[in-house]
Amino acid sequence: MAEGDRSPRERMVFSAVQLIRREGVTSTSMRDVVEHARAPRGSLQHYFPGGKEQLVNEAVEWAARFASGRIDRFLAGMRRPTPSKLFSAMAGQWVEEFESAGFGAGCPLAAATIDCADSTASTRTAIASGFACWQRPVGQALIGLGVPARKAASLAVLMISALEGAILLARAQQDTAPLRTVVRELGPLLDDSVQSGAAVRDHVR
Amino acid sequence: MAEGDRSPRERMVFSAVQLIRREGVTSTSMRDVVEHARAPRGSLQHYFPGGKEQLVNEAVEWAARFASGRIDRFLAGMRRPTPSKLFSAMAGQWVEEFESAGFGAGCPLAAATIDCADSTASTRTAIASGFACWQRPVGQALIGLGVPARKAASLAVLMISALEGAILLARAQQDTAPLRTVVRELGPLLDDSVQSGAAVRDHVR
DNA sequence: TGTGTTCTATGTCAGGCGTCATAATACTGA
DNA sequence: TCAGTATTATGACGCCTGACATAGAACACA
Repeated sequence: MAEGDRSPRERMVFSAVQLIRREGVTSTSMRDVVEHARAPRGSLQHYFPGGKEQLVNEAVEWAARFASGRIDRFLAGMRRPTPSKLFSAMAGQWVEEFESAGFGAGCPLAAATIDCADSTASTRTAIASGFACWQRPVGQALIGLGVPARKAASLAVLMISALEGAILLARAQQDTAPLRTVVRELGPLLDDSVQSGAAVRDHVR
Repeated sequence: MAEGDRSPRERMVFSAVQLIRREGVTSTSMRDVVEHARAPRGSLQHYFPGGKEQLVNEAVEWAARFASGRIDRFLAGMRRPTPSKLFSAMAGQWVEEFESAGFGAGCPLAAATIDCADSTASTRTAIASGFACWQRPVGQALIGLGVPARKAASLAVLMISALEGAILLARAQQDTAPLRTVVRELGPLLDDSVQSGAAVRDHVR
């Protein structure tokens, strides 16, 4: 999260992410971004000739890459990774942030979806790519943990859906309980999917 | 959904919900609401002296009551209700809307959370009450279907979280697949929770 | 019929927005 | 040193927003 050595352009994209997370896309003005990034205002039209739309799209892509990159880091930090532990780590990141920094900021992809899905086609496309870019490593991780390939993609969608929804609930009621709840309730389901085919048949009988 | 016999005031709240669902709170202007509701502009300050904040808060409350009221209607329309069927109905409502009306509109509670959670305290409170008002009948329904009371509230949170997240994903990628996926993957978990204590012990061994 | 209240109509205001135009400055390579 | 490019600085424009002021119309009720 060091920011001293980033270029003004990078800082502006990063600042856009931060502001969008808090206030949404529409309430985040170009001037706010410039000020938050301590960047020169004239650089806006220079680096983002496509205007706010371009800046927002790049912020979405940045956020998606960030979320996607965290997945492998979560796995690398575990001695005995399991699907439920991965999900717990994903949600835990949000619990930590909410507890240490408050409930002001949510997921930038969610914010962009709410504010742009129906108005800005290019942004909607960027968000779709972003979610896909996030879902891919989750699914791959599940496969690596023993989840059948057929099931992995579906469980990745479930994990991301539950996480996004829990983030919304947590922010609304300013309580991390929803995040803990979905982790607790979903954990067994995720780990059960690791069972071999024979075990699954035994369970179903 | 008939609207011919509603008062201008009701129409304005309803229109606010519709517009917030599509563009978010910030992009929805008072003038847009008035025009959409075919209501006189002067009525705004008359019925909503609290300004936009009041209008948005009432829209949130309206939407929450609507979502909460649908739960009982879903149950009433089933001959052999189960938790998974209830969840399927909740998600199915969104699948139908997306397929018939496109992916333009999402959940107004989610939109209000994104746009107002960090900026407008009274709206955030209204959203929190709204989610609670929605979660309550879901939990009660689960209890009525045989889910242990201890577990019902947690599963209600999980259902709403997964649904909200799936709505986001569906809008972003303009595909109802995420909704179908969470229903398919979560269904067994929900119905398993109906099992009696003995059956649960057998399963765990 | 009169009178007070509820509702509607319309104009105005200050402020913020994204975008553009224009110019000054900094940097790079010959 | 010089030219050409990259970057920054600053002002302006038209538009939209929420809020307000003021007056008029519609209505209920005595």
